[in-house]
Amino acid sequence: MSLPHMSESTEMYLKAMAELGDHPVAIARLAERLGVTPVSANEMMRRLGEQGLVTHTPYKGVTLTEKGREAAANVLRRQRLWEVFLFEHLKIEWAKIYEFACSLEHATAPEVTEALAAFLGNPKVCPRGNPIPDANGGFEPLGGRSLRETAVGKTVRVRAVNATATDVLKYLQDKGILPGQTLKVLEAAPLDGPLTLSVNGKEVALGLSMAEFVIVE
Amino acid sequence: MSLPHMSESTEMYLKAMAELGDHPVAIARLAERLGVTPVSANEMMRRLGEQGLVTHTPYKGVTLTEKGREAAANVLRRQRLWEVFLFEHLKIEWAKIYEFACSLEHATAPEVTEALAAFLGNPKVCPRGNPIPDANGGFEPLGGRSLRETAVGKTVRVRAVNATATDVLKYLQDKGILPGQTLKVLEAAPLDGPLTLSVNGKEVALGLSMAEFVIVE
DNA sequence: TGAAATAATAAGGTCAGCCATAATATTTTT
DNA sequence: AAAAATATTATGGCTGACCTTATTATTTCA
Ligand SMILES: [Mn+2]
Ligand SMILES: [Mn+2]
Ligand SMILES: [Mn+2]
Ligand SMILES: [Mn+2]
Repeated sequence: MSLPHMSESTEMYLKAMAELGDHPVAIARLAERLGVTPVSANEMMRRLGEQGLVTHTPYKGVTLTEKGREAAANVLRRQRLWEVFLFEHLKIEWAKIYEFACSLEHATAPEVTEALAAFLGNPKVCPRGNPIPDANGGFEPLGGRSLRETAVGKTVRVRAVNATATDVLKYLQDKGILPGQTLKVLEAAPLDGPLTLSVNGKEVALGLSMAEFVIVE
Repeated sequence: MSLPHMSESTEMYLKAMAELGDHPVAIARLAERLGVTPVSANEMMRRLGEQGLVTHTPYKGVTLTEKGREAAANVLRRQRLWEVFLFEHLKIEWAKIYEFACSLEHATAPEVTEALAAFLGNPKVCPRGNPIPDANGGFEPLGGRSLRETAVGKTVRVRAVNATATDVLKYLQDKGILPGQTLKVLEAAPLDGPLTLSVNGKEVALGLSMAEFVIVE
């Protein structure tokens, strides 16, 4: 057992696919998220296909195989355990934990992962509100809907924040849009314009692409 | 400030040089320690020379510049802080902490390093007995002599273990040769033969190359 | 001092993971 | 049904960090 160790690049592609939710992921979206040209992402998908980690249906998108899904879940497990450690124990700013954990995740042996999980008390969720897969890749998919699709006038509670870019996380942090926060959608501007929210008594403007990353219930 | 981020490979060469003690390091020894051919190590030394991290005097060896020394100290700082965390908090077996920390060290941002140091209570020494450089690269070089040079009949205390290979560390761990342990040199076989030690009332054979890694006082 | 050992250089390759540019193929829109 | 937009594939290149196989330089040892 124990795979011949995947490269950081491979792990990031798999994780990105898992983060981009259920299924067929357009290679262009992957490329965008990973900061790589579509041609490069295509090449990489060919390699991952040869390794049996993904299947690519041209013009439809790319899907994780079971093997790929397990590997991705394991990366997410490491990522989110480190997020817990960085936030709860090292007291690192919420907006930065994703980025720091994203480096550590690739440098973490299975034995360290499990010892870390035990040290942290086997948490089920990370500070961004996302579930932490168990050691076997088991996963309870996050319920809730995107704030983007929330009707004007509704009051909702933030369950998770799916953003990964530090500057986006920083903006959300500054505006108080964190897991557990209750907020109200005051207005949705036309033409895909921003939402206006009420958060902690303050009005906050939030573009739709950012709102998409905020999962509410 | 803040260097454009060094590759893992670069950091490992610098760290190996620092670990190989003070001065001109033979490129062949470096190559050996890093598991690389002498030709490859030579190439790498040329690159590091171009970056101002080392100076190479042909047929004499290679030396860290001040810039290289600082970078190396910083890698050692990260390495040894992680060793403390893995050993004291995650309860990972002593013989394995070097290897695991050796992965994490390259994935640790300065802000994480300092938060980790604070979390650990700014330890001055790692579980292998080596000093932890401070945030500015300050270093109190480890005193003591190698067990290899210890006269027969002497009783000494282990101050540090400089080995890095997991199997070597495992052997020393199994024989109880850990920092703080008191032991006596019973015999030194001729022709570079092994030492016979008394450790905790047991006789232990230790080859000279292993004995070299054991620093005593 | 000459031979043997060791170190350094030169030359040519490999491999992963990127890039750009250009040619096709497919889907979407008008 | 064309035209426009998007996706895919084909080529050719690049860089870092490795490797092997010479060749040359220096040091060490007999
Ligand atoms: Mn990552
Ligand atoms: Mn390392
Ligand atoms: Mn070449
Ligand atoms: Mn090619």
